[in-house]
Amino acid sequence: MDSMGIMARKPMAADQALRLDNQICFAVYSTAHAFNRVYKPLLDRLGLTYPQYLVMLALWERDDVPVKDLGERLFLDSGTLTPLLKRLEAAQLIRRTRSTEDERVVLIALTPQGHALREKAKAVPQSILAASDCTVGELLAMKDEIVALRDRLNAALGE
Amino acid sequence: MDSMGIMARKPMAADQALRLDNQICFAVYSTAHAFNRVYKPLLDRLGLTYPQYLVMLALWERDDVPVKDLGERLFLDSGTLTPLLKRLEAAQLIRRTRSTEDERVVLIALTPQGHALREKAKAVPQSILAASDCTVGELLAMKDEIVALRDRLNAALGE
DNA sequence: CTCAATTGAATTGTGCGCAATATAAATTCT
DNA sequence: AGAATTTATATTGCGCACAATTCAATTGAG
Repeated sequence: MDSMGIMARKPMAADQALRLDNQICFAVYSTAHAFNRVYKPLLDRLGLTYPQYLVMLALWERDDVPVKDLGERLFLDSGTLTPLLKRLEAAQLIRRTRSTEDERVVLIALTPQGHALREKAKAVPQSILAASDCTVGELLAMKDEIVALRDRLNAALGE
Repeated sequence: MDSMGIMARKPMAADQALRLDNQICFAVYSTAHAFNRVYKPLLDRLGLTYPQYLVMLALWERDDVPVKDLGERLFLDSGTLTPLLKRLEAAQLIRRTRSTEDERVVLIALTPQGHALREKAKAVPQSILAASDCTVGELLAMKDEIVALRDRLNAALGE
């Protein structure tokens, strides 16, 4: 339909914008899967899936927290977290208890095994760093850019 | 590179490395979800999910291709693609036919409706660009960095 | 030419991710 | 206090992702 001329001012022709290779979202999407595949053999040894590992990371920083709290830190809702947390409970890594102050709240706390797993997990970031073939500095810089993008996307959702 | 000397490669303390906020993988993971949420209302109008949209992007560039071919372009396997493609077929956007030369191969071709949908999809990248609140140049630069990271991760898997 | 190995898809089972809905507890508003 | 609203979690249903397995078609070695 549209040929040249009027399109000259546009930042990118629509045809180009639809190319798979030009999509930053596909880059992010496929990189997330690549991370998942690199993590898998490492996390198998801990008996965790990648999302479960993220939950454990969050809990190692602060536990005895409501599900809601975890959800906000991880950008996940109860539909995802409830079954995941039940599996972590079945694996004896966490305990789920109703708060006595507010009976709607379920507090998530680490068990001794859950705390202990942290020591085994300490080796994981090293292996990921090696697989990424980047320096810590490069990764941290890229992380900051990506987080800034994520936060702008999330801000756009709120409007 | 490495003008900062040996410090640039010094690994960070294991405690720091386990912090959720320091994980580039979490940045990528949570950004992928943020993209998904931004795309959802746009793709709902096309009747597509985000992975289905990626498949259509790939097919708009080149169709009449084996499932295997699509899988390599999208980094997905038949376990993911087979049911997804059946849904696209049910939606009349593609046709799945066995190759006559090699009966193992299923060729994926766009229907007229599948081709036509491309026009409606042209508006999507603009909306994403707006939500990202970045310039095209910034996004393309970031994309290249992320793709380079993805390719190094995938290379590490092959070893 | 035969039979073992390989290849391309499909199938099965598990675990996210999220929308929509449900439910019960807490809060707010008359 | 009682009703309406809000809040925190749980449930259901659908669609990915991916490992593991199956199966038929093709290729390759002897």
